[in-house]
Amino acid sequence: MQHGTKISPPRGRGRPRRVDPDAALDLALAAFWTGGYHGTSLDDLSAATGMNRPSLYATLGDKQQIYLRALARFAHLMEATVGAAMAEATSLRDALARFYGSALDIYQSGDDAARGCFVICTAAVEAPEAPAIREALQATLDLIDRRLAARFAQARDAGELPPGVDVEALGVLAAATLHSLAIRARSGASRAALDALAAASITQLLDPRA
Amino acid sequence: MQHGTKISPPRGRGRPRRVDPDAALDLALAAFWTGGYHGTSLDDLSAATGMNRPSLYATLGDKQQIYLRALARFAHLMEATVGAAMAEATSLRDALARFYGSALDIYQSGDDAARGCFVICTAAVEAPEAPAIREALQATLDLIDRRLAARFAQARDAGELPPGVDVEALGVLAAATLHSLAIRARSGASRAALDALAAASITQLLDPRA
DNA sequence: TTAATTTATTGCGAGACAGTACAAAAAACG
DNA sequence: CGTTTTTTGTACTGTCTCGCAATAAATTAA
Repeated sequence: MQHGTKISPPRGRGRPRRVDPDAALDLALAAFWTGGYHGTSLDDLSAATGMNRPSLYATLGDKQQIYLRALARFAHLMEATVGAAMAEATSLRDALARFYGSALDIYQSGDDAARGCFVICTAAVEAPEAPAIREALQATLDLIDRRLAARFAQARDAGELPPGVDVEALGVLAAATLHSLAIRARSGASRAALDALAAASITQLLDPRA
Repeated sequence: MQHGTKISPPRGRGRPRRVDPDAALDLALAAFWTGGYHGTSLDDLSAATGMNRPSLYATLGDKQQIYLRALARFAHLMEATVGAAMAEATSLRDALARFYGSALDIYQSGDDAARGCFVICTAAVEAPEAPAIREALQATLDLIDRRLAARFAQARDAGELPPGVDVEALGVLAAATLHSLAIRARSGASRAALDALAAASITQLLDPRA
């Protein structure tokens, strides 16, 4: 879960921090991921991060700010992990398999129960009454659509797909399968069932039937 | 939202109820639909239904029981509405169009913002920490898969699909699109965008590409 | 050593939360 | 008319909730 980009600069003066803010955000993310926004209290966050409430507040802001930061961090992490997996692929089919597979690895992580996608499964419920969260959710869904469409466009340009194919539509369809995987994983579906859905989606997207 | 099957028998003795329990459940459902489980307080439910807290508790049980009843009621209502829409269809393509269309009518209902699917969008977040809710979610997802598979089997038997087609896989894929529509609707996607995804899904499921 | 600076800790306060006791109210029964 | 039965309304209990103020502690710079 560590993430190398944001370094914590050594502060010249005062008392040193007991816990690194980046690490604290990752721990807060894990707590929100399991319990959702309203299901996770500041005391829960405090216990999870090891920071007491005032430090948490001073470092990461109020509850909604912490949650929004966690959403952004998860999206960034997800993009990096899944992007790296797809980068190793040699074909569109392989790329999609790695895409779904690496996403499922994340969705099914968790000590007790699988937690699905943090953004899709916990931000959706807050969307109607929290505009900031709704916008973050929208942005992430849009990003997924565009990333997938770009990959389909790349395959089209490489001759793996016919020239006139609607890459945006393919991207949205592939994203739809991802959304379903996120929900099903959190509902407790087996890895075999999820892999089967991913495989069926790939077949559907790539194989012209007779 | 009214539902004619459950009649409220006239009670012989004591003080008459001020609000019908079935109507109260529908109103509680609407409140939970917008706010989610943890985002909706008993005071909210009390205000929404017009019943004060003790009456609510006596009539529908504690908070989780009310929520579980609402989940079951929504699934039942959804099944009836969508099933009726599909029953009027003359072809598989038409049936799928009516399936997605009638679901979207429900998903986009709501005074302010669209609320998506009550079960998918609000039960998912509770799944890891509330086994009863997780099981209800599982059961609903499973029901959707089976209903769709049955419709594909019907089309296969009618000669609309090749005999060897994997109807279960098609059902799960069609359900995946529904899940995505549920999430996207709650995130604020336009009806046009949702209709486009539904249409692309139907094309994908039915049209062999060249 | 002293001052300055930053964080940690304790604990407060106003309100929300789920659930329940108790008595008044409104109907049917005898 | 009185009793019984059921629901309503009010009030209450602990507990949790978020956010913040006041104070103590730890470190560096002068």
